[in-house]
Amino acid sequence: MGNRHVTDAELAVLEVLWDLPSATIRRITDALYPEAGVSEYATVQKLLERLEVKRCVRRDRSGKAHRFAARVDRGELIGRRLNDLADRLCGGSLGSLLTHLVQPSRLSADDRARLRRLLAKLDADNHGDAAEGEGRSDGRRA
Amino acid sequence: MGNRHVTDAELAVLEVLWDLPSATIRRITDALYPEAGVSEYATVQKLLERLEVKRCVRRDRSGKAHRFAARVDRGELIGRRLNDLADRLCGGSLGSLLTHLVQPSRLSADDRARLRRLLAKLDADNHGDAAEGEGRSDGRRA
DNA sequence: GGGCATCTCAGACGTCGTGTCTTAGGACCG
DNA sequence: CGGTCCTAAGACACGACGTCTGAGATGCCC
Repeated sequence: MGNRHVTDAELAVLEVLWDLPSATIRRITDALYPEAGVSEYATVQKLLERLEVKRCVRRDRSGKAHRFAARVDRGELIGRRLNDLADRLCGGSLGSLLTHLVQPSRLSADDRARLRRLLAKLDADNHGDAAEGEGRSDGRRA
Repeated sequence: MGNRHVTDAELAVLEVLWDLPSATIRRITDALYPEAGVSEYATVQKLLERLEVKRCVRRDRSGKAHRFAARVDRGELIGRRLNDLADRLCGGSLGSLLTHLVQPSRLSADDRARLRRLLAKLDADNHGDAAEGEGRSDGRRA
């Protein structure tokens, strides 16, 4: 529960955070709205509040102005969405997703080459066994 | 434009349609709600109406009871979502999506094997060159 | 101290998407 | 005629999203 979808506006905030080790609301607001007023500030504040609930940012309350830092990187976000997609449309199988993604006219030769390289490295790393590598990052519960 | 997101309830309707060449509202409603009343019927009706707007079903108005047929298959739906995802999170690059999808602990050895086979076939079909291999099976534009 | 700026916190909106449901009206069939 | 089945139009509640306002605490500077 609570693992809800990250919104466009929230994503914009995250993008800023991905470029900074940590930042105050003001900093983020300035980055997002060059002509920021009181309301924009509050908007970013609310966005950060919701992102915190969604476990996407960490809030440091020690100073007067709280400092925020991203708690998920782009890759993890993508992973969540991909899982969601697989759950809804592919019976939960990431593999089936791949099947649909890897199709003529969808991937360039470059993409295919990249994919092949990725795959090779993957197999090299833990070659041979097929065990589910569960248990790290991403603690999704049913 | 107007190519909006397909909803969970709408997806359920589509799933039924994917098993049938075409069907009436009643047929779909019966499949979806075993104990269907008037309101469920109307719900399915509304869902189909919205699916038609989204160009996901075709409606045949010739008979008294309209007949509906799926206009997109599961693969195409997945493709749309994948493109969406890539647009929002990967600057539009499907390839980058792959990069994040193909990761340890995300794909089983089986998945990897399947992927490799897929890739091989793809390269075999139009091997060597890097041009966009348009023209078969799936007429997706853009 | 008084005034000002800055921050947090709580919550109110308005809007839109979604799923559900009601009602009115037309066609058909016994 | 009286049911039964269909379409069409739209009302409705609910929740998510983005925005914005106001109150209250705290620090800083003259």
